[in-house]
Amino acid sequence: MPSPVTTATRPALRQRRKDARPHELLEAALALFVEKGFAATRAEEVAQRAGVSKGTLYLYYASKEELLKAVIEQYLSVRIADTAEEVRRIDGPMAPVLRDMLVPWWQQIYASPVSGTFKLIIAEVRNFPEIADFYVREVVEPGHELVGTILRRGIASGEFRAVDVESTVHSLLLPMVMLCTHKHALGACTSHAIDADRFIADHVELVLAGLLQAPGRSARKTGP
Amino acid sequence: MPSPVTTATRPALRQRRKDARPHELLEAALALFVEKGFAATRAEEVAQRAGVSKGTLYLYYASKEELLKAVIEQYLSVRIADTAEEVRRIDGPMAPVLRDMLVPWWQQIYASPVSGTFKLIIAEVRNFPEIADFYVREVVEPGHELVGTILRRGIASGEFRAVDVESTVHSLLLPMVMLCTHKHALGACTSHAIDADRFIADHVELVLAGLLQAPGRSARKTGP
DNA sequence: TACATTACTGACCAGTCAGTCAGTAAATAT
DNA sequence: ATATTTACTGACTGACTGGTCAGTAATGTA
Repeated sequence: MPSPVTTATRPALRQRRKDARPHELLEAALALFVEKGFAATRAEEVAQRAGVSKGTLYLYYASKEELLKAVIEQYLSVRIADTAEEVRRIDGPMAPVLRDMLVPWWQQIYASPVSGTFKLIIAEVRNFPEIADFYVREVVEPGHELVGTILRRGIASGEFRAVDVESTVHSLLLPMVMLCTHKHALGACTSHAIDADRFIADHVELVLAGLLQAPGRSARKTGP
Repeated sequence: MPSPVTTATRPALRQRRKDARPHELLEAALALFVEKGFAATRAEEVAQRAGVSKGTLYLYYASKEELLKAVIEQYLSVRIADTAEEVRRIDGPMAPVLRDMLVPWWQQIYASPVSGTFKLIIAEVRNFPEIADFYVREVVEPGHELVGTILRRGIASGEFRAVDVESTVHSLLLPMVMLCTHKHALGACTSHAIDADRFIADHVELVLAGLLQAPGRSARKTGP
């Protein structure tokens, strides 16, 4: 990706960059909505951060609410599409799948701006019910289905104990979502940071330790 | 002392109930701030829900922001004080402590309005840094200290494996916080609800399965 | 160069809301 | 009863902001 906004290099010059505007506006909107909340973010701030005037913002998005929806769709739809692909290729024992796919996936999400969408959705779903539908259909259900399938296959093959799948899906995913949320909430205020990469790996390992059958326990992947 | 006539029974009557106002205002404010967000909640709504006029609200709280701070202090300080008491009486093996104390504690929190404070803090800390300090000092640190101590004692006695304490504290607490947050976010929008009581118990059990030493097996260390 | 097109601007408007305060009425004192 | 105190009210205001649109300037075309 090229450097985001060219206002730094040619600040006072008025430019026509129709193609770049939507992306820049969404990026600015995500950052500000996550930082200040939707209601507390002024439309003009978003425009300014994207290097355009308020009028231009409304040229691309019909209202502030449409902008919010566009932000969420953009940042989540892209990510979901990418992941749905990888999922189908899963095969073999399930523990390495969790360790080698789930862990880096969440580490990547955490590091990227996408991690902010969770806080945004948490804060705003109740004000925008259509977003709830979209989010459940596009994110929650595919995500649960994916992890649930992994767990069910592990249980069926005898690799995992016969735990409650629904609860265990939550045990795996809720901390990840909370971690991302934390990054943009308390984590942005205090110096006392969580070592996210380590926690993600440790947490999956801990859950695996609780999942794996005691007798035929598979070794960790960290080399022979 | 005025007779305890509720607004429900005699709604149109103007009453003087100085003692009851603060509590009623905080209760109304918590509900609305959690539901709609701080910025999107009008001061008059809070007053109306508490059964008073806007002027009365400002008689008790100097500003909307002061009201927010009062809500958080009220609902968290009370809870923290109660818990700090119980903590000191812990003794014996640690697994029953997690099972019999942590589980019902979170089940109670989840069921009560206090569960809403997490969403509120997540959404608003970045706009009100003083709240971050307060929350870290009064809630995050005592909570971590408590669970961390439990884990360290379990590890020291050989009851638990030598896991990374910091990560495991997060593994235990983040899902609980996320669960409470979810209740007031997506959970309030979709019919697809989480069985919270069951999940809380199952999750602690799953973590315990990962923590407890299997008889005749040496402890595995996680981390570098 | 002159003309046409359109991405972009920012002053403006209409609506909203936090916070105020002069006034009202419930309780209390005399 | 009457006076005094004070909890309470709600119309009002000043400031702010979502959204508009007439105008401006960059680009394309001949």
